[in-house]
Amino acid sequence: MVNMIEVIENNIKNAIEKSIEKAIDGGSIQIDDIPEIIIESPREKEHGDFASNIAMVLAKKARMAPIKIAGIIKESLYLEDTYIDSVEVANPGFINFKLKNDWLYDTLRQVQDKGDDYGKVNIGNGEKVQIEFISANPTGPMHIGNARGGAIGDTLSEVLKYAGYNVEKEFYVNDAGNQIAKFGKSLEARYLQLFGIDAEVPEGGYVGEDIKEHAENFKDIYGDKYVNEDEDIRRKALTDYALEKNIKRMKSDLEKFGVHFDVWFSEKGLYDNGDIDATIKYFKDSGKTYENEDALWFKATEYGVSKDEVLVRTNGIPTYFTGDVAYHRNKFVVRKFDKVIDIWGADHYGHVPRMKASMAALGLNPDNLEIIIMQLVRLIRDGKVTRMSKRKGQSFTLADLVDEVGKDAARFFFNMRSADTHFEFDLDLAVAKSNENPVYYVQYAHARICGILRQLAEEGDFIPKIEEVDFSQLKEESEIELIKKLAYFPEEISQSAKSLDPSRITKYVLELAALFHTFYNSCRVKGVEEELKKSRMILVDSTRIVIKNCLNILGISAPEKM
RNA sequence: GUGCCCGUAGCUCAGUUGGAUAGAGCUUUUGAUUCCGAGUCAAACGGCCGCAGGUUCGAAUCCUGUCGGGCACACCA
Repeated sequence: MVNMIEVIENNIKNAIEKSIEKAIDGGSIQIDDIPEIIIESPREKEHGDFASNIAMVLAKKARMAPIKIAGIIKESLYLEDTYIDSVEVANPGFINFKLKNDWLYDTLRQVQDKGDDYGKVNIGNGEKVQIEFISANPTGPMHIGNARGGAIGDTLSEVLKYAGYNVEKEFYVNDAGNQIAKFGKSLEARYLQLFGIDAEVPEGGYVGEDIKEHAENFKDIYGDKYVNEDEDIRRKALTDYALEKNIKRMKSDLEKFGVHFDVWFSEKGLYDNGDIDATIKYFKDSGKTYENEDALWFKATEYGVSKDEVLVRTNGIPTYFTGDVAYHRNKFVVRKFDKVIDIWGADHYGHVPRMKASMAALGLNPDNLEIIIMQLVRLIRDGKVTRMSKRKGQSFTLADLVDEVGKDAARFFFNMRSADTHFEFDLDLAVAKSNENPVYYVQYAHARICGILRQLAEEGDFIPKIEEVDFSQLKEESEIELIKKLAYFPEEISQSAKSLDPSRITKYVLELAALFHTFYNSCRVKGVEEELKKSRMILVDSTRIVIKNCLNILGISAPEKM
């Protein structure tokens, strides 16, 4: 649970703050209060390891030239017992800090000491977080958009666990409501058609091949038993049968994709256990509703939403919105999650403000509901955009994707870009040129390290004990840059968790792998002087650990041989 | 019409939440292995950060406007 970067930044912040206080007391700087001190790591190496712009920020308030303020701060900086080696002032007023290499050597000690746990930070404090994603309709197979949601959701969950949250992953099964009714009617039509009965799939129903298959399989089991049954009974039998099959299929497809849910939550269950009625009653009792044309409306406009929302239709059936409000009430009120994260496709964007409004109406803090809107995936095949329509049954499914490009490549790909970017998945590229996929670049780095260590072990050279290593041997630029990157891993987890953006980890591990390859080409591990070899073995092994931790978070295998 | 996302090298995208000379990968060109895994590395080429204003010491980043692409605005989910 140590974040070296955070420790150093706080050290520098404190030193600067004390220095400024001293300057204020001494009258050399005249300001009322000290603003937040920001420490950054400069792009240019000549600018040191860390830098602060505080002098420029203070310039106006203090009515002094920034360069002069920087000089004053530098003069009374207290640097004992820190990693700071030297301080320089640069135009127009930056204060640049150069560190002793000890901070890097201590980083290696930490990586070795923590192993699988290196990178873990505690910003979550064990807070109970629920993350809900995919939640695809169980009326057909999952499509490629669901795959993106799955990869992002699953990886974000792991990031949050690393960041100290108590995470529960959930899939909301829409097994009730209008779509299911249409699903049942579509199945019924296909079933009756098998007996030569002139039945039509309803307007807006499901016309995919999978519906026909369900009907045929159903017929194989039950024959004509349901042909002359009451239609409600017939539809229910067909729906129950097909839903079970579909959900089973989704679970096994997700298993192959490496996504595992802690809870599969049934929408129907909300009707059965009274949560829906309780929610409607709560809204009614608290005066948040009115009736219009026999429908029950929620006064969403009182919460800043542009229009009111229907809770119960004229036909007496609650809307999807009502179900979702009851569902979220269940998350917060019944199951007591501190924080809830939903990952939705951009086509659900319009749903966000009314959900937030309903949380407020329930007396809950809308800020505890975080909604990640994921831009839709466009599928490119033969250089053309292919449209996906689940109802027409012609979509490229999640299962197809895993079969064609593999779990590792698919998960890596989806996590290369943040959720809010439009994403084009070029199948031809991913399939035909899968060897060029960056996932191999990272996995290769891992396998390469394992290869080196394997060979050394065969020659009797094992990873040395930390106490026996003289880290000051490590001073080549490629070594320093690599260790620096390792030092940033916990900070990367922290940033990734705070911004709810798992793609940072993918970008990080790519850069880490690149730095390793650079190191490999300029420095040797085998065949160099003993002390240097020992310290490089630690460096290489530490790199292996961090790459592996990243790949674990991403849900991607870390092969020892390729 | 209203709201949201995107616009950065020929292509795909980063850009540490306002910092110093805007970076990778692919493509093209050139080079590197008697030695730990060449699925690798090094270098070169490549830019009006969509456009126009504004905010300030400082803008790809924030604000306003504008153009282009995508998505959403149901008694659907």
